[in-house]
Amino acid sequence: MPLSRLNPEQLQAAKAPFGHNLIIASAGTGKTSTIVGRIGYLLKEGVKPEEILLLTFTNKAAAEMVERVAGYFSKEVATRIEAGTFHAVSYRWLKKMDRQIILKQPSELKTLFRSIYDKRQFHHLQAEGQPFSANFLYDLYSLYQNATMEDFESWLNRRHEGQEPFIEIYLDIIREFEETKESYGFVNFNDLLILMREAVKESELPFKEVLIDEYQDTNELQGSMIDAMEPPSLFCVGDYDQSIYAFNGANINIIGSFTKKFADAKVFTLTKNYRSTAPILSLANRVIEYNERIYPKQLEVVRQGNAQMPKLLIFDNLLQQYETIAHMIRRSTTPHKEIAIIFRNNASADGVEAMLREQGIACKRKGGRSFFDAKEVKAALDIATLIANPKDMMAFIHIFEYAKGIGSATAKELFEGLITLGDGNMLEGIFHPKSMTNPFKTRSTNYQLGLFDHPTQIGSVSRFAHLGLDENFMAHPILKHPSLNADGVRFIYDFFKLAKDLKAKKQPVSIIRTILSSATYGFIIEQLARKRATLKNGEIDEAKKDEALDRIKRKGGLLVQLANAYNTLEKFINAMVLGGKELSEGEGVNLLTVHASKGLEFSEVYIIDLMDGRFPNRKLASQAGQIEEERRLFYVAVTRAKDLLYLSYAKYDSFKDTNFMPSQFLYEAGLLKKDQTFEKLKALSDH
DNA sequence: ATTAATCCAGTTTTT
DNA sequence: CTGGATTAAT
Repeated sequence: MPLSRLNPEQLQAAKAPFGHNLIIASAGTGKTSTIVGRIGYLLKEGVKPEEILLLTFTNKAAAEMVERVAGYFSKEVATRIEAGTFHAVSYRWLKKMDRQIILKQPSELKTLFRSIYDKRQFHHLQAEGQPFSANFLYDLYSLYQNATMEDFESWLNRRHEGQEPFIEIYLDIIREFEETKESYGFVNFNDLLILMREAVKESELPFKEVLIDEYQDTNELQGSMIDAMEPPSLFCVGDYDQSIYAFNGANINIIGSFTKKFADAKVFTLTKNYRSTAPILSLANRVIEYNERIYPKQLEVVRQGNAQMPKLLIFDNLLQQYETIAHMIRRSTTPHKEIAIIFRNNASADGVEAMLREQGIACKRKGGRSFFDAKEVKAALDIATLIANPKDMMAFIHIFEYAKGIGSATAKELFEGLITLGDGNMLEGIFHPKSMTNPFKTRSTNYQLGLFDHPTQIGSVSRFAHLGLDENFMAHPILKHPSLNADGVRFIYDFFKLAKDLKAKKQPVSIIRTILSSATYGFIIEQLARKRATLKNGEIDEAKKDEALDRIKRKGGLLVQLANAYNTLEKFINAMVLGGKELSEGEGVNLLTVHASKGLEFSEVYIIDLMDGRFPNRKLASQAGQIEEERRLFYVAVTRAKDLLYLSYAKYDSFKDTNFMPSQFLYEAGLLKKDQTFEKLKALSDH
């Protein structure tokens, strides 16, 4: 039974009566065990698994807890619990409610946003100052949606001075963006929560209790979604000192004002730290004490006995730092999967990884960046997306832009032509065009006579007769597009053939396999490989090209493996968007950002690049309240360590030719003696 | 108007 | 090294 393994504090929390319960669980106090215990308690009390909603910060965390529940009960029971991130759960429920939504990658929607932004004119307002760029405006609007319930205009005016002249245009861009998004059925991460918030008001949800993990990182949007659900019972677990998602709208006041919000609120505090040795904990506490306290912190060390003191490592050079740490890891007796290297920003990862590789040490990096951002992976997924959602114009454009002579404009026209021919369904437009006539409107700005030798040939398919392609295909009205060349026609031919092959397939694996072996995909990766093997002088290095192709093929293999785990294409594609970043590649030493390290623990931890400006991030630290968040980040990083902790920094980066001062946190931790440098740094962050 | 080629800046953190 | 912006070519 999960309850029997809890200490009295944890047990009391796990057996809390229904109502509004807040569990303050500092780092390493058995938060997960308590949640699992609570679920066990609920099940024992007769709550059905499907009446439990468990919201976590990552899907991996949800899966882990479900697995632990499965260990105590059964897999059958555990998997009936509704568990996942706010986003994943919202998506599942919206689908269950039969909502036609297509979740798109943020970068995709940014492109759409930019295209709408670019239609607007700003130059008549030149005297009024500089308007935000499309990218910045998108991010700002996204943050706004997460962070507050007030209207965008007042929020923006409060936060950014001098933007009033542009606000009307901004609002117009946003309006059109929202409309366009809706017309395509696209949603982004925020929309999932917003739609869910609306949906729960109308339908009865079965949940008797909602459990929320990492409650300190809940933002206003997520909070409002919970409010809208009005669950009969809440079980929120968090730690004020580990709130590190302010950039995403996380508001520590949500956890801070819990008792004010709910009159019947009960607060339980877990104080016994089982994870770290005394010196590690005391270091963490020394630093976090610099933040103003909301709750008193009274961590008790459970672990006794000899412990290694945390060590400060100082290097002259950045690379020397990475190299030495790689050395230390090679000589360490700790199993590599129990070792983590933690950094503030991803930029640190490449250098470390290279040095580890050099010494033959395998490492594991949270994937995504490298894998899902690769063009070859995107292309394969775009094709798959198009089969699942024939309405997805953006996917269509991305694929057809690979064809010679077809750019985004022509691709868009082709798509719209197919939509017309297929009565709203692109695939129908391919297979059963409803008419054989030219679907393209003649342009207002027609080509001037003379550009072509024979005006009668414009749109005449006869110019492609020499290709010797299938007669039926040549009759397809889409080929009447005036700006197509032979390469374009060939590409379309290959794509039609692929679409036909895919039509009969249902399993994601076989769909992906078919895509990977298609002529269309072959053409795309050939182009990518050639580009990657092109030297400065324009020549193509054949050996390099083969290597590139090899890497591409390997990624394809991985994609097949991933697809194997899903039985519908839609689920597969969605999982790639929603959870793609959570996949990690490789085995061995863990390379993590502080954010990614949240909730994990390791025997041996290296926190690197502890230089002023990088950690804390100086650009941010100058903003109000941000140095506190940076300090919480440091606290999170330190408390990942169980036995051994190394903190390191380098004085000089020879690539960028910059000198660094140590992070102020090293002074606060007592690892460096407070001197003028510290006073200077502190003054900087206190602005 | 559109596409293709070339140049240039930039890099926090995540669902 | 990428992605966006600018510029040259069709």
